[in-house]
Amino acid sequence: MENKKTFNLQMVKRLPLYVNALKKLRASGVEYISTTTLVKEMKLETMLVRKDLAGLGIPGRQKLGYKVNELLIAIDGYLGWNRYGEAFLIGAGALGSALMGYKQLEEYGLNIVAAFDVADSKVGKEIHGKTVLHLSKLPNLAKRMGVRSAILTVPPESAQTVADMLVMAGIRGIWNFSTKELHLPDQVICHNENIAGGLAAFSFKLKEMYDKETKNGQE
Amino acid sequence: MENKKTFNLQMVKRLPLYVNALKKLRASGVEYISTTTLVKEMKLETMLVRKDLAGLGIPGRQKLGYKVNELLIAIDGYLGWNRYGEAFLIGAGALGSALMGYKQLEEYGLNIVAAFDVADSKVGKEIHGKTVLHLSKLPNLAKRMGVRSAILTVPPESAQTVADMLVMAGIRGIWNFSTKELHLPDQVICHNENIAGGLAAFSFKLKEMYDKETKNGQE
DNA sequence: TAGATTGTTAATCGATTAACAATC
DNA sequence: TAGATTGTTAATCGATTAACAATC
Repeated sequence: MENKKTFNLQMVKRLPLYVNALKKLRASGVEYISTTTLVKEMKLETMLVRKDLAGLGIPGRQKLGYKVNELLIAIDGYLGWNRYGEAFLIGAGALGSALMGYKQLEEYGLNIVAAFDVADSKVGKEIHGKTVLHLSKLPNLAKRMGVRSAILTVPPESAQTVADMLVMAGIRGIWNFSTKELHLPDQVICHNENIAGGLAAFSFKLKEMYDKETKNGQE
Repeated sequence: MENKKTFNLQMVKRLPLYVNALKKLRASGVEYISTTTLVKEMKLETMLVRKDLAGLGIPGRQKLGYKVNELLIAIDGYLGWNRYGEAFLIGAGALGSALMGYKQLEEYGLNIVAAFDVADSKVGKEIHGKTVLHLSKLPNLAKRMGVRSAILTVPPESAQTVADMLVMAGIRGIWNFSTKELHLPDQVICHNENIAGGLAAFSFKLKEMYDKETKNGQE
């Protein structure tokens, strides 16, 4: 039996867009949705959407479309949401606090069960209804609660040290918001969120636009 | 004269990684850096780095490598940093507040000059040293200050309405953190930051890892 | 039936990797 | 000189788009 190749990270990143649209549709009582009408909300081709949905293994019906609720369940299953949804957050700075207050994370199945920091100014403080604990308490708590995912929002200098400690504490997945690339053992997965990269892309597009205009103006 | 195709959005997103490493090197007095030593910090191939640097138009010297300072200047120029660096932020919720306190944005040349919201609970409040203004004041201020970039961190429901208003106020670039795809006129650029997509990718990797383990355990 | 829509296979496009020539 | 490193061209890989067959 071959592993038929089904992963496509770009597709995975699009799934939340579908979830948003589908939830809204479900809330307004729509039962079936065709790709033709679904894409009106987003800048995607019907073809791409169909391919993505095919990847989920959910069939549509000609003329009718796809069953909204079935799709939502399939996406949840495909992403493993509501299964590994408990995570620790390390680094209660600006970004960390934001994620603690970011309601949509919970909606997408990720629940921050505790936050940690080392700075005296932060430990003990309450942020968005959760008390920040000292990082030294993490290993015990991880064992007791069985938490195996972590969100890393510490400054780049301490990212690797903290990551090493997380691995020792049995953490198996790190969502890394620090700008530092982490060195991790094979059995631990990591996903880097590169916000600086996003800013670079934004800046570049801006520059391109202004440059083009200047050029056109001169001709 | 042809436009020789030089854009590669993936490459653009990698540039901040180089900036980080290069700034650290410059601070410690290093003048020349080879790709071989540069990649030790990150999980990239020397080949890819060389290609990226070639895209900047900066030549290296065999045996020696690239001039650290020259590269930093070239990247700044390539991204247009320090040129279009003033931006408004709209939506002083959790994520918006975080970006206001995110020091690295300034380091990368983006300066949030004012923040806006419509909620009474937020207008007038001071966040990270800046007072939140009522959204209705944006158009005038944009004109007076000549600000043409905006960071959008409002809830999805209001994203399009606010975006329309921004366009009317002369905003030419939107860094969109709302999960909503925006419909904008051609002369306005937009870059979507899809954090939910990042979470999906993280979840997917986690699930894949656990699934693989379970399967191996059963064999 | 005709039209709309799914779903699959092939073609294209873009980005990365490999190979290797150039050179200090 | 030999070795290290840049830089370019070709090959590969992955993702998207196009074409079109299947079908309700």
